Amino acid sequence: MNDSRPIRAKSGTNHEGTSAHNRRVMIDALRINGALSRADLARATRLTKQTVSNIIEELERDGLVGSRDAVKKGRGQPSTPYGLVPQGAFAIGLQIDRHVTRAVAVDLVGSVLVRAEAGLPPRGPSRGTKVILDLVAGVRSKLEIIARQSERRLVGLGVAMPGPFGVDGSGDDPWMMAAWQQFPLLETLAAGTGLDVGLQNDAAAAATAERMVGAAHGLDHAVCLFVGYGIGAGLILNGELYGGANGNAGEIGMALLFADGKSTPLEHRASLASLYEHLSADPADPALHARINDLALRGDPSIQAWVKAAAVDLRWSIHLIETIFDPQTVILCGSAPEALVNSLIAAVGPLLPSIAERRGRTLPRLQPGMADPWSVALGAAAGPISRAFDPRFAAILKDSL
Amino acid sequence: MNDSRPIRAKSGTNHEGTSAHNRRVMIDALRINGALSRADLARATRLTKQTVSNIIEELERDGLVGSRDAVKKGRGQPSTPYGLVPQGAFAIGLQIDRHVTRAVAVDLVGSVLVRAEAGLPPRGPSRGTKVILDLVAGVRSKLEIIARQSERRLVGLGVAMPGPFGVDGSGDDPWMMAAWQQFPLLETLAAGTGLDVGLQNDAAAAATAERMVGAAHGLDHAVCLFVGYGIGAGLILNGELYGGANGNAGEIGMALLFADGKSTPLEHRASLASLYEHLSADPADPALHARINDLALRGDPSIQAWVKAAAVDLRWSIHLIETIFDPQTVILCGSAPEALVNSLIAAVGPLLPSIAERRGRTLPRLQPGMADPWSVALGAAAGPISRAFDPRFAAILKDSL
DNA sequence: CTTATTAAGTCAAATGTATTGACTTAATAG
DNA sequence: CTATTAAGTCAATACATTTGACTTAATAAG
Repeated sequence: MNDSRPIRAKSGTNHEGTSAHNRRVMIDALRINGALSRADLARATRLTKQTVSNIIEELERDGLVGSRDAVKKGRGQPSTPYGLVPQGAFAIGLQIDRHVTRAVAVDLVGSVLVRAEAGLPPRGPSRGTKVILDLVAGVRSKLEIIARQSERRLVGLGVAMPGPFGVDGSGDDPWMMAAWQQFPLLETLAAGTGLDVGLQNDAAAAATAERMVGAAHGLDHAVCLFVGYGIGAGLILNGELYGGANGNAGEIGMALLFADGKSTPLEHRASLASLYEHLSADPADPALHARINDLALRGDPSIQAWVKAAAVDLRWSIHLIETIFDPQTVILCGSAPEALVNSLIAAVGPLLPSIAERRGRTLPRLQPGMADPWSVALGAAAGPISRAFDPRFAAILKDSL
Repeated sequence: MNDSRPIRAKSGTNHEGTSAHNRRVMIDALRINGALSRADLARATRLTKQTVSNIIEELERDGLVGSRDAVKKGRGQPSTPYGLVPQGAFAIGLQIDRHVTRAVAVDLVGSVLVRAEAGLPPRGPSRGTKVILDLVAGVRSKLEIIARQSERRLVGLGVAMPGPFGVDGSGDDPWMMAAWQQFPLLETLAAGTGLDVGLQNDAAAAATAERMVGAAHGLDHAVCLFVGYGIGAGLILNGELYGGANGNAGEIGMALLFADGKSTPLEHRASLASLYEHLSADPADPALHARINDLALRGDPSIQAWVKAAAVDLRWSIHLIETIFDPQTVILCGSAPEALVNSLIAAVGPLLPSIAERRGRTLPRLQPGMADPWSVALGAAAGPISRAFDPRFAAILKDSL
């Protein structure tokens, strides 16, 4: 009679969950609106003045918020706005790419304080791990010099690398990512740094960055179409990054397209990888990024031809994203050179008709996002900040400890 | 200096939010696992035995749960399992389709107690409203006869109709849905019934039904691919139905496919609408559903040809859904005749390779869901039940009242 | 210049829920 | 028959928000 099938249930909550949520809501409000008075916060969050006062006092003790100069606006006692203190928290972001790894340190408001980059030796984790740990250690010590006490306020290490994760077969990038997939990376990094470690794919990281400091700031429904070596979509749904059942949601670049009687993944047609092939360029060449940016700026015909072809696929991808997600806006971003992304954005219009064409739109259907080799590392770093401070359902639950 | 730009913030929560969440978690646990003892509930929800006792007592007072026979399992005091009481709550679901409207009454566990159907006169809401209100009134009075006191326990009226909602242009179905889109339907129904009214598109409704009583029961990440007159995807993400920024998420049928030099929406190629056209059948013919079911069962060659062609597009849709959402499973369901859906499921395999191919899968990539003309109405009714009793982020917030 | 009004923010007590730890009940194992 | 184990209750406590009165500090109006 021992039927010990596991009982599945969501976790309950208690006072601490309530309090944690309210703290996060407060921080979120300050992040979206800038400095606000306690009275404003009370109105916006529907909490009482007293509760807001208590929480603000606590956040101030914790060094997360600080008061600004009082403002007199009309009758009544002048209000004292409170704003986020950038030095209230820090996080390290780590991008692991095919030939290179980048680490950044960011603060509570998402400003990048330290950057560092290193080449990744071939043969994957066996030698790469040391390079990465050294890189992170270097960033941490530089951060500690710039921002005293930052070690104490480090909320985590966010890692971003190309997905998908945990999928059968090695995928289509034999260079090295498959080796990293096998390796217990998160455990190794956690052990090597003593930090909480989280993982995202690079498109998700880009979306996390856009939400903290970019075009998706303050939006609850946005999709970032990320053009890098591959193509992915970072999904902001209900104000949170959506990862799917296994963290692989948004791997749109692996979508198979059928044309001319054969099937091809989207990212073989419109990603940087496809451009490199089109140009017969060596992806490992460190000067390539700048050269492509240059060519794109000058209107190089070979680049233009690729842009024109890629724009067709991206236009369709945007249409599909709008149709499936019904977001407030789509953001086109990438680790591709900025001039190239700008060319793509210019070439991708006019957009295809979709359900996004509705009365009373306030945001453009398509917005440019970051196009910067560092944006993925920034997003990686934004991950732990978001997990620690943004309002989310999981944060009220008792097992989120 | 009067900068009265609105302040945007998420809502805070308080003790009642906590309590509401814990009640919902309790109900959810009983729905997923069947009857459980207080001790089991305490372990599963991570609440204390005492808290669970308090909440169970309250839920029992409210008539939502009831005790079952004590079970002796090993040492210790026998446990008393508590389970949901079906008569604890009721909801009415209303499907508004092109030529027909259906209403059902369901109870807390999603059993259909009453069904009623009526033809919809042409010219849209002007005359249709009365038909609908009469239909709902009829269902309510029949329900009251079957289940005494049900009126008092009616949590709402859920409406399902084809989307998309609020989009420019009339869409591609001139028959009548455009007229319904203009009309203040929800307000009219709320006024005419005195009930809380909610709206979903039909694919979302189907997903809601699958989650309450079907293949998505207990799943937090599932996508229902719904084949009806049109095609849509009902998205269960993080345990909640996802509607997007405007309730139009999942309108995958409107995705444009490019082939043979022209673009065609998916649902012009693979929906019932396309089958009707293929057969030169009149969609308004009430006998059509049964006839198609019959033909499909008998292996009619014309049907088989359509199935074969549609399966290609559906196979690709499933691949796309897996690639973009990374769900635990995809469910193929529809208002199409059951035999037809079964043919489609048979013809759609083998599935395309995707990130869904991973080590340690427990659920099939594709599962059959409901294929029943009443499933949308059932899902419509499941909507209010879910909103009232399922755990969700919005339910803890102060503005969810 | 004085007073009324308005709004921000504080204080202390009250309220609502979950928690704690001791206790009771009731079964099985040995 | 007794020890052990587990379910469930009781009473007191802890925690976070709420309530309503109060204080502070500004502008508007006469």
